[in-house]
Amino acid sequence: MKVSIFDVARRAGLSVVTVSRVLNGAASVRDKNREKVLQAMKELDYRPNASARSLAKGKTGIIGLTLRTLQDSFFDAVAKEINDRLAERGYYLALSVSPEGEGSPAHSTFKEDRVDGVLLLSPIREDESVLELKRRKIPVVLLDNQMRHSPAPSVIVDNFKGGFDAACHLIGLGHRRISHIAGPGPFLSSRERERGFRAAMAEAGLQPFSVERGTFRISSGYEIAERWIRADRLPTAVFAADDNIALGVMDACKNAGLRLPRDLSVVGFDDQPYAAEFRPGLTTVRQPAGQIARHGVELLLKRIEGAPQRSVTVKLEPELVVRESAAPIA
Amino acid sequence: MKVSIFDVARRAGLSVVTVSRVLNGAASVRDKNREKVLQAMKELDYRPNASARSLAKGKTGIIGLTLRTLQDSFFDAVAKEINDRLAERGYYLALSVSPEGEGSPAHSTFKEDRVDGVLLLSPIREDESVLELKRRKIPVVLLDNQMRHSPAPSVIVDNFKGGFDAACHLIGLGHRRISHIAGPGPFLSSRERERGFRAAMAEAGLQPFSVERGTFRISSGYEIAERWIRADRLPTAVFAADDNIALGVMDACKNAGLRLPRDLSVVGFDDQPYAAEFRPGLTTVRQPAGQIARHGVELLLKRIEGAPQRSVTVKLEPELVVRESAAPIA
DNA sequence: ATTTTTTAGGAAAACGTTTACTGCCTATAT
DNA sequence: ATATAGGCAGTAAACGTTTTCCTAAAAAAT
Repeated sequence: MKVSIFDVARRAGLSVVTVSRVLNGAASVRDKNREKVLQAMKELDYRPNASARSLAKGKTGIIGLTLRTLQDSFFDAVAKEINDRLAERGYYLALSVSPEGEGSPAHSTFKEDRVDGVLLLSPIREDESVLELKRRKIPVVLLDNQMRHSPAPSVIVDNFKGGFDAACHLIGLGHRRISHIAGPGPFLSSRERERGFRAAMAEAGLQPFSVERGTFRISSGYEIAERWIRADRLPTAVFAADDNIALGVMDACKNAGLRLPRDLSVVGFDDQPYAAEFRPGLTTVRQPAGQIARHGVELLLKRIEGAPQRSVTVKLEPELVVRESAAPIA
Repeated sequence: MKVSIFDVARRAGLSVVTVSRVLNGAASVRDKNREKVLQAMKELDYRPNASARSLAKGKTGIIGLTLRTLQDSFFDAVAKEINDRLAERGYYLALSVSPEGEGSPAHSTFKEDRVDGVLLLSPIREDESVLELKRRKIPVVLLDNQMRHSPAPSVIVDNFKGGFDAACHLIGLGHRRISHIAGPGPFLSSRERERGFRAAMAEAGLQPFSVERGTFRISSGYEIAERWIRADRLPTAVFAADDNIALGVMDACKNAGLRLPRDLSVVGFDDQPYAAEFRPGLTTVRQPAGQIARHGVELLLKRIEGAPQRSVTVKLEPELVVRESAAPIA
């Protein structure tokens, strides 16, 4: 029942080798024969067997991607783009979603040697799995690496510049009392955004009105803003380390009867899809998800297919997306 | 370099068959020999080759899951749960995210016969891919099927009951002027939720204050609520076909200076993770994502491993999650 | 026309497992 | 003690491709 390459060969009146050749787009097949083979394939509705192929080639054509969660739309966007880029190049993507620490990449799909290479998205620390991958000589590329040093080729985002630009935008709008709500400490991106913010302020000769530390959650921003309101100690503008925090801040303000952006200007980070949907639309720093994915795939495939070139780091620039949540000071 | 089953066999002083047997947990291996094999594996850091395995067994151990997007947290939750359940049973999950219509499951991972079975999440119509899968005798199970009829075993949610319960909740709080914002027509779930809503209203002897039709987006809810406010024709309560719509409605109200839930009670549908994070916390109908995943996996694996039993449909009940966004009428 | 080069296609040997099938050896029953 | 069954382990044949030679034919050069 299962139609194999032999059946196709027989039908086409040629050998399996020839069939294999047209399958792999190899040259040296007469046009007429190629036609015959294609015809036979179509007639028999032939599908090459992936396992057999992988076995013979010694490659699976599968790339693993590990990430902590898909709930995050930045991760989601990166994953989607990676998937598309890989598809273009004839590879498949295998996801491994796991909360980091416990069995990340060594986990699930990557246990047997099912993958030709692995992409690690936002790894926080060099856990056991990275080591194992390296030991087993499986090519790895780090995306949005959150570690100080990089144990492998990486694609990173210039979070410093993102924070810097965000602050500049607010300063440029005439604000002087500007606060920052930073993200969790373990994330390099949090620390860099904060550093960028501080640098811009310093450059303008300003002191931060305040700097808080939150988690990347709506409720976190809400609580901090609520505290500000209760204490009647509100800045005129705030730069939040991510869109969730920003949205939480705005929600608290709305509930307190404040008008946005009149009473408070807000800038976020990430450009989550719903950042544009609440009103006023959130001004935010967009992460170049597409570029991260493209560069990551490029780097990894080069490593897999070509020479094991030196460990590189690609740094990408985020982009300020101006909407309505940050306005000139009243 | 690559260590194969032969190397293990040699080291253990046994034949490859024996090694294979302990690999597959087959009985009939003397404990002492099993030990030897395990020891040899460990010493050589042996990893079985997945491709060879699949080829020999005629099974890949991979299950495909197609969905339209991962941005949706319901889909995301289902996907995650499926992944875990499959892992428990020794299977791997391959995602295929594509906007439906164009190359869904036939697409990407499922082109060659790489999968042992496929799960279709929220399919809207019986597109070409379902047909192809059936033609190729690849087991399929539909999750949250959105079609009137079901071309394969399905796991569905009782959306009628969800809508019914939501309406009852509002009625029970004393509301009489209750509106509904329905989702897009093509979704069976939209239509069922609306039907449930209407049934509950009718049973209470009430007319819907109004029924609108929106899309599953925040901005959609926002615009509708804004229109209500401008026209000064606000219900006292609204049941939205999903959380996004509900959140949009609430956002518009907040911006208009209304107090929630005093001025408007809102009930959503889905229980998206951020439904609980904005204030007031959204009262909503939770989809049993975990159960859907579990039943789906169960059904599919039974079909793959066991007898091709009759086409079944499992119907699951959603659950009303009460938070603060719906309150007794003032 | 003959020799040399290029091109196209085939035979056979991988690739690393699993799965019959066979036979030995050791208990158990007679 | 002998026949019998049953548990264990091994040999060989799949599984469906690709790849490495190698040869025949065709094209180019002499």
